[in-house]
Parts: sequence; structure tokens; C-alpha cells
Amino acid sequence: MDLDAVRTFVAVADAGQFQDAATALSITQQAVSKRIAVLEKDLQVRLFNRTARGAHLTIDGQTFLPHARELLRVEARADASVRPGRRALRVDVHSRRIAPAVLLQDFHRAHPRIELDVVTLDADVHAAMAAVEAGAVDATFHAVPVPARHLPDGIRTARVIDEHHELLVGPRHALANARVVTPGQLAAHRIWMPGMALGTEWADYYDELAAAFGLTIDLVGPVFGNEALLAEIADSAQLATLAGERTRYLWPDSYDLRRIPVRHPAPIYPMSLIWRDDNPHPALAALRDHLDSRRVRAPDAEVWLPTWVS
Amino acid sequence: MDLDAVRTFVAVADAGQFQDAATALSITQQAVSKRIAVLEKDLQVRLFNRTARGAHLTIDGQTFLPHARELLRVEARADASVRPGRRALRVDVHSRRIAPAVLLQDFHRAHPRIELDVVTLDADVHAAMAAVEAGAVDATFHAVPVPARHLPDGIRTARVIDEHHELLVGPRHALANARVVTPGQLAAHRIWMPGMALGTEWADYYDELAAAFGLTIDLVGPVFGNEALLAEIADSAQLATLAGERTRYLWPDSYDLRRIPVRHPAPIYPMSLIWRDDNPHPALAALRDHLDSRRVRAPDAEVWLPTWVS
DNA sequence: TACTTTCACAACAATCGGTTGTGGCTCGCC
DNA sequence: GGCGAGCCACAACCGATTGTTGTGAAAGTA
Repeated sequence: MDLDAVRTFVAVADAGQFQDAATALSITQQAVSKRIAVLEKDLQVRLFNRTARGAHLTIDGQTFLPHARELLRVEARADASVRPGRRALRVDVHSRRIAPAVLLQDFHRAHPRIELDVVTLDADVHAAMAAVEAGAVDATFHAVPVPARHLPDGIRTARVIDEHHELLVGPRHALANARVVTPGQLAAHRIWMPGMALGTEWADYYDELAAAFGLTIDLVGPVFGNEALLAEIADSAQLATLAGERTRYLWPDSYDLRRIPVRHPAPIYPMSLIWRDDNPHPALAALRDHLDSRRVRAPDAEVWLPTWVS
Repeated sequence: MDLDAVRTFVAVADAGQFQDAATALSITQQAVSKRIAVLEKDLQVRLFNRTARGAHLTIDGQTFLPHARELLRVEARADASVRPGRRALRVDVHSRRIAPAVLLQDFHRAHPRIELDVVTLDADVHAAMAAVEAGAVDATFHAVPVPARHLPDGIRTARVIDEHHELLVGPRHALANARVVTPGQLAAHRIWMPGMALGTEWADYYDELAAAFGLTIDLVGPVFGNEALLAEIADSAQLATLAGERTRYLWPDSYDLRRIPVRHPAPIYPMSLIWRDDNPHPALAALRDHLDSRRVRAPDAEVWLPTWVS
């Protein structure tokens, strides 16, 4: 099926005659006639009744018309999804479960008309930044463990998310009924975070956090996935894990997991939006405004930040 | 945008390399290469990274892929909507508010996989029957005011709907609080049914009904549409109208309209399904089965039927 | 009847889209 | 490091497609 023929079909259906449709499409009436004839032959169905006063849809044409329009709509969306200068704002969130994804969803609710393309590059800061630099994505969310002056030329960052932490424990854990926990209290317990890839900015952060408060954070061990991790924690009196406050977790009620805020001080995982200064995408400015407006700053005295925060 | 190119794009994305996609599409690798190149030029975006071990999607390709699949899905549906032998069962319901439409919706719920195309031909029995004969629609619902032996050759009918009536009145009407009304009781009141086109089988039916029970049924008068009719009736102490039991009406609560069954005897508007005997569409048999199973027959003693019912 | 407007058919030219043939590149193997 | 295998791209060629112009039949209108 030829989309130009479909477009022509819709034009004729709208115009009511071949000649006007031809004018609208800047081709000759004969070309329109041919295209429709080919489409009809293709579908093995007559789409128009031709009269001396124009063409009107047959019952098959009426049936086909909404499908034809849908086809053109989908084509336009497909085109707009990638065409440079017109495509949706493409933002890398690193993982669809963590705060950036939640904030993007929030942004989408606030601006439903803005086309968004949420991707996960599965890359660390540096690779993601390279993707931004190359224009593969318009923006990415990451902790930026280097001072702004060391960033590549033309790359800009803004700290937009101060993510607090929660301890995730099962009902038999010693801290299961705590309303909040302090980092100091955690020193006595084992924190288990398998799959937190070594050498990434996340591992750096948790290393420094562990050192600062004398914590035992296990980053190694086989990674069976998130569902397995939750099941183990639900079942264990010793195991606990740390999660971002806005990280999305789902578990069965029977797990009876508790999310306990970590405070006094509250360790903060600072994430920045990273984008190219010369990116003219209008939705990018809207996203930055939105993130600014949703930013909540905790008083400095009550938080702990890694040393590399500029 | 060329759908063959889109199809090729999806094939390559699935296969992971041009050669295999070419084999799957029964064309040469060079043709695949050309199609993808044209598509990329068209979209002004690179869709694949070519390596010596195949081709994998760029980020733009990843973004485009779901749109491409959607495009092909919609194309398939558009094609299936009209292609003879594969198209959806096309049924004329005369009006989307009356019992046939309700029953078709019921059928759709019972068989969600069967593709249905519900149309309104805006034609009387004879024109609708001609449409069935010509194959424009697979079936139509109508009262058939002629004996079966007078039907065109190859046309079959089955009485599938015995529609009861309700009186529709406003709260100030004399019958507003009746639980049921008899046709005899209605003789004292004015029944208003504007828009019931003269010369159709509906008008014939209501003419005969009026004669049988001495009713005053107004079929004439300006037709301002259904909403206007309901508003007038809600407001009037005299006006009432008759409606099929399963006819769909919507009105604001403030109208406080009452639907009062007409019984003892219950006038019945008998509608048949009309189809071509040689129509092999499998969904047609399913529809007939369904209608048969839903058919409710009232005892003959309690109903009134027009004389032309065979 | 003559005129206008509709769409379809025929002939021709340009373009498109396929094939075959070939070459450059990269990877893995010896 | 050299070499073969496998991948994709480019070029030449050729038939099919798709547009154009010119023309004609049919039907409504003055």
C-alpha cells in the first residue's frame, strides 16, 4: 500500500472530486485518477463512485477512510519522532525506576502536549555526556563528579535533583519499626546493593558514604534482578538496602517491606541535568523550568553531600 | 515515507543484519541497502550503525522502531478493513441508538476478536436490502413488511428482535407515575413522534398500531432532533413519545423522564436480520447464532403484532 | 442542442527500484 | 601479520512505475 495513494484518497474524499484534490496536491487530475485506480486495484475494492459532478465514497471507501486518516497520522508521528528539528525531546533517565524518570513523568503530566522520548542509554556519566555532546540525546540525568570547569566545551549542567534515601527492610529486621534512621545507626547493619556497577558514579558515591559513616555496603555479589533482591530482603532479618526516596518499587503485600527515611544528616545523591548549551529545542527550556520549580532544597546543616559536589 | 522501506527497516532491526533481512524479504542485500539508505535520507537521520558483523540500531533507530511497527499494524488493519474475503463483518443498524446497535455491541462484547464494522446506511428496508444484495453490506436489521416468498432470490431473513415499547413522559404527565400502561390507555393521550419518516416501514407500523387501538400518533411536525424532543417532553404535561425498550436515550437528571413499559398486550416491533444466502463470511454465522441465543419470545397471547408479519 | 465539467485512456518521458558485479572494511583465525 | 569470510556500499544496467500532455466519452446544465 502506497502512502501517497492513501494521501490522495483522503484528499479526494475531502474535496469530493478528483480535480480539486489534484490542485491541492499540485499534480494533474490524471495522476490522481491513476493513483486511485492503483489503490483500488491493490485493495480489490472500488473506493469512489464517479459521476459527472465529482466522486463520492462507496461504502468500502467510507470504511477505509478512517483507517486512511489513522495511517497518515501515524506516519506523521513516526516522521516527527526522529526528524531533526522536529523530533520529541529525547531524555536519558539512566533507569526508568529512579527519580529522573519520576520527574519526567511529572513533567509530562504538567505539559501533556510536549512530545517526550524517554530513553535509557545504560551508560555512565561520561558515556551519557558524550551522547549529549554528539546530539544523540538532548539531555541526561546524572550525578556529575567533576567541577563545571572540567566539563567539555558547550556542555552545561544544573543540579536539579537532591535525592534523599530510604532504608528498605523486611518485617523481621531490627530497624523494621523505626520511624527514621540516622546514617550512624546503619553502621551496625549490613547494606546490600548488588548490581551497583563498580567504577560508576554510583559506586563512588556509596563508597564515600560508607567511609564517612563507617557503613558496610556490599556492592558485589550475583545480580538476580530487583524482584529477587526484594524477595530476599523481605525474608531476611539482616539484609537491608538503600533506595532513592522517589525510586519506584513494587512488591506483594505479603512482603511487608518498610521504607524508612535516612536523616540527621540526610545523605543526598545530587543529580544534574546535562545538556548542550546550543540545543535550541524549545521543550528543553520547558523541562529546565519545570525541574527548577520542583527543586526542594534541604538546609545544608541537615544533609550530607559527597565531597565532589561543586 | 515508503511503507516497503519501513517494512524493510523493521526486518533489518529484527534480523540484526541486512543480508538476513534481504533473504526474509526475498530481495537482494543491495536492494535492502538502497531502501534503508533512501529511508535514512528521507528522515535525515541515520537509523543503523553498520559494522562488519551486521547492523544495529542507532538511538534514532530505536526511537523510530515502535513507530514503524505501529505503522505496519495500522496498514494491516486498513487493508483488512476493506479487502474482500478478509474484511470485517459489515452490518447496517439503521440507527446507532436502537436495539440492533445495542445487540451488536453485545455481540462485540461476547466475541471481541471478531472485527465488526457497524454502519448506518440511512436507507429503508428496500434500499438496505438492495445494498445486501449488491454485497455493499453483509447484513442489515429491518422490519420486513413482505412475505418471505416475495423476497429477492438469494436473500434470507430471520426474525431476531421482538422489540417492546416504552412510553417516555415527563414528570407532569398524567401517566408519569404509572408502572405500566396498556395501549388502550394511550388512546386518551397524544403520542408525538416527529421525524418518523413517512413511507418507511416504521411509519407503516405506527399507522397500523394507531388504527388498532385508536391512538393519536403525530408523525409530522418540524424535526429538531432528539435532544429537543426530550426537552419538550420533559417540560410538557401532555406530550409523550414511544420508544423501543432497548433504545438508548440520555438526558439530564433534571428532566426526570419516565420510561413506562407498554403491555397487555405489548405491541412488538419485529425486526429481522437480512443477509445473502451465499455470503460465506464466518462472522455472519457467529452473529446469527448470537442473535438466536439472545432472542426472547413473549407468549403470543400477550403481544400485538402488525398484520404483515409472516 | 451546445456547452461545461467530470473522469478515464493513450502515448511518451523521467524517475524509481530492482538486479548483477565489484570493492572496501573489519573481524577472527592461523 | 597475512588472509579468508562475511558484511555493507557503490556503479552500471534495465524494466516497471509514475508522472505529464493530449484527447475522448458521459452526464448534467443553459
